[in-house]
Amino acid sequence: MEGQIPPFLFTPSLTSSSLHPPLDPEIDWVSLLSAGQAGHMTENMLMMESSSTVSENASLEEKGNNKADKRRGGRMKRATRPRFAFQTRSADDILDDGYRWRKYGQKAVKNSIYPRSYYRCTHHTCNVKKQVQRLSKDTSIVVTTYEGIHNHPCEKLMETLTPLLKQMQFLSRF
DNA sequence: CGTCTTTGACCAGCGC
DNA sequence: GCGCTGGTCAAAGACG
Repeated sequence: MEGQIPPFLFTPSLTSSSLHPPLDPEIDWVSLLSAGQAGHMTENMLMMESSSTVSENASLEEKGNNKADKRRGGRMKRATRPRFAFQTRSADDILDDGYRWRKYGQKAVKNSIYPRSYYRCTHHTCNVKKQVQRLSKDTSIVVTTYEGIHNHPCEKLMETLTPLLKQMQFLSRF
């Protein structure tokens, strides 16, 4: 499934001031996005698991009518959706990736003093989830795991880009 | 009033 | 089969 790169990886709005607190501006997204080239980033980004059947899963999710056996807590088989996990050094658990997320759960996990938080993308048609957990080993590191791929544009990205695009269109008339 | 978070309960997978 | 654990639901409350 090469070439399936989640849109969030290309979110310029990550540079917004809300990304990280002023005291701890250590999320190095530039390095993050070019992981593999940046030497010091060896551990900051890791591919957890990826699926070979993204579209298949997407269509399954869209049908979403298997609710009969999908009662609460029903863990649908092992996720075959693409998952991307990476670590960020931040005092803030929530990093602003430009999408809107709704928290739907929090669990204490084994071998960690910090709870894991579960978020879902608030876009109606989008079923992307993410888990956020702080490392108990190194409390300054937050592990974020994305599951699925957004099927809609990033709101903040569009907000940022729209005026720019308009300006470019205007300028290109000359 | 709409949106989001909190939180306890529920449920399924997995190891023993 | 049983207990542990992780993932999700949904009611209630908080907040703007």
